Amino acid sequence: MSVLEQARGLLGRELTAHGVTVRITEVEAYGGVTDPASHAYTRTARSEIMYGPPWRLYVYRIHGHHCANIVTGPSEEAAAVLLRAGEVVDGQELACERRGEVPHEALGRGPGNLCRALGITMADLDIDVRVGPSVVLAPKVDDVSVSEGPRVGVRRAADRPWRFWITGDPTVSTYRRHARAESSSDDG
DNA sequence: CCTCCGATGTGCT
DNA sequence: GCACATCGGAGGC
Repeated sequence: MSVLEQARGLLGRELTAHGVTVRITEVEAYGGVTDPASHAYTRTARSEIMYGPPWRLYVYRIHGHHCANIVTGPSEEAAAVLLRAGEVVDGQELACERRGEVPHEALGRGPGNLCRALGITMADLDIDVRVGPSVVLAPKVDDVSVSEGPRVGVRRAADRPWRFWITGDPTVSTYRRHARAESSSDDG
């Protein structure tokens, strides 16, 4: 299964971490070695986890925030799916403590905010989300209507429509193009 | 050691 | 639309 199919398949599934459960509403696919926007495009100590087994959690920091991905494999591709937004369905009180006074639909909006609501930090790096214990992905239950578009804020390969979200969901973040975005025809 | 810079978030114009 | 807080990763020297 391709990383694009993996990304679509994560939508609507529930993810539980540190006392809060969200329904995943928005994701982005990162194609690894063939994707200039992926951290795995250059193989370094940080991106090494994406060359490992699937279903592990890749947590990284950017601008002082945490972002979480699920590694999808196969290992030679080093692909992963970034978790961009989720609707809080359990542990709302805890999520509010972590996020402060924001509207319900904004608690898990944006990859940094989602990790904050879920309490995900570097301590959760390399967790197998099928097993846990700190981060657990539930099996798929419902079919959802999926929309797609370009990924948010990436400079390279900015036109690849590799962002997927549940159509019409109020928790999905708004699209923002990188100020110096390159088109995907400039990929390599 | 130092510089650049980003898969961000927030606030202001 | 734009600025900037904020900080570790990555690479140049």
